[in-house]
Amino acid sequence: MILRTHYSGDITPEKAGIEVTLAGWAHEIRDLGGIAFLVLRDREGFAQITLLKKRVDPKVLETVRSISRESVVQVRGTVKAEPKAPRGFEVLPSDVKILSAAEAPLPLDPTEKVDCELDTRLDARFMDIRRPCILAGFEIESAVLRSLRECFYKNGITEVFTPKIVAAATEGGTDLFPISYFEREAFLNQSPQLYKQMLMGAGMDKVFEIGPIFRAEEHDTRRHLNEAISIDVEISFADDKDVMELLEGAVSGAYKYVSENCTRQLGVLGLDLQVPKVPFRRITYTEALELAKGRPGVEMKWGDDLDRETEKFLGETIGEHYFLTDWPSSIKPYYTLPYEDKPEVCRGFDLMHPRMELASGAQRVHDYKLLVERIKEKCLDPAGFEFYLKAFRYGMPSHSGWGLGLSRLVMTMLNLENIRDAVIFPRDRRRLVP
RNA sequence: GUCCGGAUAGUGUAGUGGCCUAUCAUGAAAGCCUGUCGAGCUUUCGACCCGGGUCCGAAUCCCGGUCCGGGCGCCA
Repeated sequence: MILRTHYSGDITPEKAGIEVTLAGWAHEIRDLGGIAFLVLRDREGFAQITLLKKRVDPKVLETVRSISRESVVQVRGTVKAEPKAPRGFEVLPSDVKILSAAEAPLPLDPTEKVDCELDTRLDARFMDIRRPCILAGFEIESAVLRSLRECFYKNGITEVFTPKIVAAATEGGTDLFPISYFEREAFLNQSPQLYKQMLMGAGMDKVFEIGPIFRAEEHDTRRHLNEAISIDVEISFADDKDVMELLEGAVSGAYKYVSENCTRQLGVLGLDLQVPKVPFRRITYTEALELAKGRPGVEMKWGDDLDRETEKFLGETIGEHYFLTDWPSSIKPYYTLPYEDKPEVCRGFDLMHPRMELASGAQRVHDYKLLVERIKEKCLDPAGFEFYLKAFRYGMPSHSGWGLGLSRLVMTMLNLENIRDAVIFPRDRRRLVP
């Protein structure tokens, strides 16, 4: 049996006279002597419970006076329209129960009268999320996921799961976390890339996966984590331009969905969300280098990966979402398809927000011989890729896809300073708990 | 990994060698108060990251450690 009849958000002054049962947390108790107020908080907001000493049952008043902040309480009472109350109503209680008393002192202050550092907040994340502005962010993240899934379903894309425990660090590059797998060593997967490509060979035609990826990199910045949620898509018989269109539609669609369906949460965050217009600007890698020449400082050579300074400069110059396309083949992974007439340039692209990279994708190499060649060029051993390469020998359609970082999408959408703010229980270089 | 900065009540802070028996806010405890909405007022409680050193004297200076923040690198 559900212990509440209404959320705070369900009550309005027009509901005056009805009996309600609310359940939530004791946000604040203000005892003025002859009158006392209990502010009850649930996920939708606040409701004021008013106790007039002369009119309320003395036992109820005594209970309320004994409530410690952040205890879980259940309140049964009658709604009364009251212009003096916040939101124009208050609840006159007939019964108040303490379901779970909170200890004091609290590890942080959910009423936000005192600031709190990120580290302290993450140590007591369960209490941090009781703060409406934090909760609102995660509710918006859920809405983003819902919007993305709907976009994928609408496009006839099948949701799949690929293994997170894998045999070997075959992709090269990124460091993987080794784990013990019975009598063998295994690794946590850094990306579903190889698996989604194999599913193209399987004839699944269009797949998406939303799941965790693990990277054992030492990176220690406000935009990197060692465990992240990746939104991966792979489409057969599509080229890089096709999947870029899908990507920009998915991203701007998520903004639109949030702006239309999360008005309360955006209000809590004080955000006026601007939906980015499609199509996003396309800039080739070579054009980006040209643009970056207009700034003082270190000059980039063609073939260098863009450094952080250049990335920031481009973001400031362009000022909105954009695609970086036509990268040098040498700095993109082996599965990225080079242009036939100009093999030093490839069909890889990055989706950029002015603050950082959000996604990267490409048209993939689907020709077995070329793929083996490319693997060798990257100084990797094709033998280690046999489970993957096998799928390319028995009929592999051309295909393209991308991977999008969920937390980076949410972080840039909500203008959060630190990616840790966009993850409920983040995993970084140092944090393994909670 | 590297460079720079930091660590003071539960939380957030002030304090650059003696005036620190350590500031302020929030909180907790007790009391007063009939319209609070960061309520107000009175009283009380609660802290210098760890180890070594310099000095008559260290929260403050030096060395080492641990932890934290920021920049960069790394990031298929």
